[in-house]
Formats: sequence, structure tokens, C-alpha cells
Amino acid sequence: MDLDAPDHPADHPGTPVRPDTPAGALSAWTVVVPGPFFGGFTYHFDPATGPIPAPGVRVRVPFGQSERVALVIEPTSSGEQETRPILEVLDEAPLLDAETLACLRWAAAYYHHPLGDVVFAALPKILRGERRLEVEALASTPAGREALRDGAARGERQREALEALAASTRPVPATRLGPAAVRRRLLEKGWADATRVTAPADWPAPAEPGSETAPALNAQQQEAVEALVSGADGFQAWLLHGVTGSGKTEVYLALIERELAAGRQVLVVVPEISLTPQLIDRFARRLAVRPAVLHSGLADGERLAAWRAVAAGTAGLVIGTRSAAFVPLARPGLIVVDEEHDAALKQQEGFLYHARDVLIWRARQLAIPILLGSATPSLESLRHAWAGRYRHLRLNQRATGARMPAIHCLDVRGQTMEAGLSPALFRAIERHLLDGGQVMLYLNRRGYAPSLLCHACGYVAGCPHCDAFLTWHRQIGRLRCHHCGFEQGVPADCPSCQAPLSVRGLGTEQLEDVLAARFPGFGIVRLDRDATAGKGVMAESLGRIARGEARLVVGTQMLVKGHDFPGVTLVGVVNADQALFASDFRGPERFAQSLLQVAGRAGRAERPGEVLVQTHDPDHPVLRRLLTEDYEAVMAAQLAEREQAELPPTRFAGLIRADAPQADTARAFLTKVAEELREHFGEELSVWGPVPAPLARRAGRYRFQLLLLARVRSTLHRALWQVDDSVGSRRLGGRLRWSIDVDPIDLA
DNA sequence: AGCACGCCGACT
DNA sequence: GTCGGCGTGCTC
Repeated sequence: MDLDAPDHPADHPGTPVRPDTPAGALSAWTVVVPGPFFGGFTYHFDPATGPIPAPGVRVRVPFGQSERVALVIEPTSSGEQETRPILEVLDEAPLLDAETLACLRWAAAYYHHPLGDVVFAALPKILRGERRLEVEALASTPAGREALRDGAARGERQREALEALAASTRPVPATRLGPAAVRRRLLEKGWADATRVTAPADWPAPAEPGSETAPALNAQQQEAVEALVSGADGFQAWLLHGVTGSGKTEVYLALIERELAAGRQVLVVVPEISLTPQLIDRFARRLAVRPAVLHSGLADGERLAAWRAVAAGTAGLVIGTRSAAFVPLARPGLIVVDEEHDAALKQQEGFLYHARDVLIWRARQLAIPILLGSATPSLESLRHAWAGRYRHLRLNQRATGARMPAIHCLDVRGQTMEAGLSPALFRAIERHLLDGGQVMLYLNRRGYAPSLLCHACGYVAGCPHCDAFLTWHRQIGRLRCHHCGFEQGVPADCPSCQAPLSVRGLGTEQLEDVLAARFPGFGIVRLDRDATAGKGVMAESLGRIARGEARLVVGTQMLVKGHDFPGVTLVGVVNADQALFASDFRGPERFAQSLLQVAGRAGRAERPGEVLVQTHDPDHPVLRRLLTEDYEAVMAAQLAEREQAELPPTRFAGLIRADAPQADTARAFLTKVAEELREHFGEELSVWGPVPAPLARRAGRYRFQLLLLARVRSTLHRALWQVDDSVGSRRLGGRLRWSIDVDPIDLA
């Protein structure tokens, strides 16, 4: 496989042709284009046209009736197939190196997604088109070199520029040669020629070196760092299981500092954009580097600059969200995946990859260590750690010495509830507020009330496009579907019997109203997607909490992630039953994770925290184990249950989804697929379904799914390839859409 | 995915 | 009489 960059045209001004490639000979190349094509396409290239392509460069090719930008994968023998010509090579150096390409090929195969889509998704948007990475450059002429020798160039700036040109064997980007006026002078006097070269992937140094010194690590942190340093030669996956507040980030920092000092790059992947600013600030304060940042919130140009700086190796540290898992690394040393249990690391649309799993593959390929960090590791990772495949590092003390919060159950059976809050919880809130503490209430449901109901006839306001209730958003005075975005006004009374409608259930808006009325003067902030939608609103709300202007905080899942609230002494989990009785098999695991994460927000400072969990089932085994034992015990029990039920991670799962405007279209399609699979694979493969998806009708489409479970990973993949083949050769009518999800996160 | 070709309704 | 609706088929 040819991995070299094509020669630079300036190095061979006469004939830019490789000696081993006779002029006029046609070389054949496999290329990919975005689109639903599982294989690549073969094109030929006439070396007489210019420098020949290489894997990882973009080319322009004729495709059907039009032209496309394609990416070269590898050279190939053209075979007996008739090929069309590559029209133009767009890059002088590959955009993707061999390792990144290999990773993308693996990921496309593993997740059963077309390679072209995978490859182009890995490029910054600007590079998905024909845009070239070129800037104006100058090369010195014989006259220029002479002028430098005999002192004809008298201007200091001009002399400096000529010296820079003379010192370089390649043309120098114009921006590095002083002011535009100086450049123009050199060209006018014939001392330099203008050409174009690939834009340099510069990355600026930080304005000031890291100002903050590292705090002394405690014994556990020190042990973890030492274990990693001494054991991290070549590939090794490490699970850093550290309770909230145990200082995992300090462990990362110590390791990152070492890698950077050794001249190696570190890639840090986090589940969400909202977590990046904090991490960047912290890294920038401590390390004398400017981290390159890669996430979807960046302007295209910024993203391109950061991506190139990482690929070129000019940026040493990169922090990004899941798509950063595919960035090329010029001199990789360490990969860190923070909050490795977080479902946001799995893409939920289109190319359904899991960033953590991709990175484990990459680390192995790169022969470098990978560190997975979490206060609540996924069952998948814990299982590997227990089996010794990952090395297990535990931090079970808080770095500050603060105690872990005490978690207690509030049995709400038979209690008189007001807005979902029991008298005991109200008393606790009052006590903490009067003691000067802050109180945080966690309720994973936004809006005012999840449903509007007619007590007379049973009518419930539902979405016309989905099998879901409309949520009443009182502040905007609308009913809204949280699944498709449908909105309507609030009916004055029941549309079918004209009786008055009543509110059912509890959302964060209502909780905020009730608490504001009950505890006036304490200041309240609501943190959910609706309340923090505007620009800067989130920061403002967090500021009010930090300054103690708001003593009550109400919020959804948002509370669980990242932000610390040091003044919070009481955390109330308003409705634990919602998660405990979730239909998904990962419900209990997720419940334990969010409970510990939200509990970890409390009592970080001197005051010990208290966590109260409202439930109708205080004897629920997961809850009981969480209160009396620890997280690993809960997860060990979960693993036993999964083994018993033959579910992941003890089985390998693939989900085939189908949806169509007519329910029968989707169901019949999956029934056919299921029949074929059962016939071919028998006992080797469990085929569950087809069953209606958890939200059976969404946005006007009927959704069904088929779950495949295998004891052996390769069986699952053989089955999925068979589905690809058999479906690919069949024509699908009825506007059917279908997709494969390997290692599905939830079955919804 | 895009973009063609291909047969059936309301417009200059 | 055509402009255009999206169903179906193809892309080295």
C-alpha cells in the first residue's frame, strides 16, 4: 500500500512523475463517496495528468451523471471492470493517515455503516467539498538569491524575507514573510515567484503559561498515576473508577503533563459540549499548552484549524466530543475517555458508533494506553476490569477529604403529596434552607405537567403524530410533544365532552412554581432544556447558584452532568420510581448511575451532604443494595441478572429498526428478515421480535424493531452481513427506512 | 444520498 | 398542450 504523500510539484518542476510509474500508465484506485454504498468504487488515474493520488487524499471523480468529491482508500488492480478516470487530485498530502483510515474502515464494518459516509463524517465540514488547503506562497528566484548575496536588498524587512526564502527548500507561505507590502516588493523586483502551497497547520501557543500549580495528590491518586506510568507501555486499557469529587481530573492532568513533556499528544474525549469549557479552563490554567478543541458548537473554520493542528501534530492536547474519536493523531501518546459510562458517547443517529469503543480499538492499533474514567463505570467496562482485561484503578475517597453524602429513602406510600413532594421532603428542604444550605431537586421531566386529562370522559391530550402525551408548558402557554416537536395551544376544555381538563403528573416548571410559593425569598433557579435555551442563560443561572442568590435549584438530567454546586447540602430525587421501573433492561444501571452522579453534586465543601430519594418501593433490590452496599455490588448483581436473562454485556446485541408510514410495511419487512435469520442461524442466534418500538408511532411513522443476540460476536456480524446482503438485493417499497444498531444503548 | 427517467393532474 | 408530482433505479 502506498502511504507516501505525492511529491510536491515544486520539488520536480519539470516532470512531476514518479520514476516507477511510466507516463501514460493507468493506475487504479479504490475510492469512496458519501452515500449508501458499502463497497468502494474503482477509478483509474493517468500519471501524465500530475502527481498520482495516495490513500487519504481527496479526488474529483465522475459519478453517474455528475461529479463528486471522493476520498482515495487504496491502490487496487482494476480487474476486468471498466473504470472511469479520476479527474483531479485535490490534496497534495493525505488528509487522513493510514491508522485513521484503518480505524474508519474497521468502524464502518463493525457498525455496518457505509464507508463513504463514515470517512466523510470524519473530515471537518469544509474539507467535505472541493475546498483546497492552499495559501499563497513565495519561492526565491536566482535574482533574489543574488540580491541577497550582493546586498542589493537594502530594506531590512526585505532582506529578512529573502533570507527566510533562501533557507527553505520549499516555497514559504506568504503570511510568514512579514507585511503584505514587503511581499509585493519582492515579487515586483523579480526576487521571488508566487506559487501556492498547503496552508500551514499552525497552532498558537497560549497567551500565558499555565499559572496554577498542581495540588499535592493524595495517596490513591498518586498510586493511580504511578500504576499508569509504570504499566503503560504499549496498549493497555485502564478503568479509573473514582467517586465524585475524588479528583480524577488531577490524575488525568498528571498523566497529560508527562505525555506532553515527552513530546506526545493526548486526546481527551468527553460526552458533551457543556463539559468542555470547564475542562479546557482547567487544563489551560495548569498546562503550558493551548488545547485544541473539537466539538459541534465550533464555527467551521475554527474546527478545521483545530483538526489540522492535531493531525499535523502542532497541537499537543486535544479535547473533544465523540466525533473527535476519529481525528488523526500525528504523535499519539495517550487517550482519555471521561465519563465513559455516558450514553452520549454513542451516536444516536445515522452512523451509530460508540466513541469509547472506537477509541479502545484505536489505542490498541496505536499501541498506546487508554484511560476510561467515571464515578459510575458502565457495566461493560466493569466487567472487563473484573475479568482483568482492563486494569482497575479505584479512587474511593474524596480529594478534599469531604465525606460522601448519606443517601436515604423516603417511602412515600400513603403520604399526602403536594406537587410530587412528601411532607418529609418539604421538612428537609425547610431545614436545609434555614441552616443556610442550598437545596437541589432532581426531576427528569421538563414542562409543567406531562399530561392534560379529562376527568369526565378520559380524554388525554396526545400527539397527533406520535404515541405520546403532549406536555403542558405553562410559561409559553402551549402543549408540546417532546418526541417530534409538535406544538398546539392549550384547549380551554375537553375537546370531546367540553368538561374542564385537569393536570396530571409533575414537571420541573410546576415544581419550580410550587417551591417558589412555598419558600419565597430564597431564590430559585430551574435548569432544564427549556429554561436554559437562550445564549448565556445557563452561565447566568449557574452564576446565581454559585453566588448563593438562588438557594433552590430544580432541574432535569442537566443537573447530573459536570457542574459542581459546592453549597448544596440537600439533594432530593423527586421520583426514583420513574427510572427504577423503566422498561429498558439498562434501567437499573442507569438509575444507579444518575442517583450517584446527582448525589455527588452535594456536600463537596465542609458541610456533609444529604440525599433523599422518594420512592413507592423502598425495598427495591437495586435501591437497597445502593444504600447498604456500594456501586460495584449493585453492578455485580446486575451482571448476574443480565447473564440470567441472556442480555448484554453477556451477549452481543444488534438491533434492526424499521419504520414506515404504514405499520404493516415495517412489520412485514422485519418478519421476513427474522424468518431468514432464524432459518440460517438456528440456536446460534436469538431473534426477538419484530416488536413495536417503545414509541411505536413517532412523527407519523410506525416503528418496529428486531433484536439479535449472540454468544459469539462473529455470529452477530455474520447475521448482520446477511441482512445487508439480502435486503440490498431486494427492492423496498412503501417508503420503508431501516437501520442496524450494533451494541444498542437502549432498545427505544 | 443525489440525480436521472418515467408516467398522471392543474396551469400559461 | 406542458410544468411538475414523487416512484423507481443506478452510480466504478
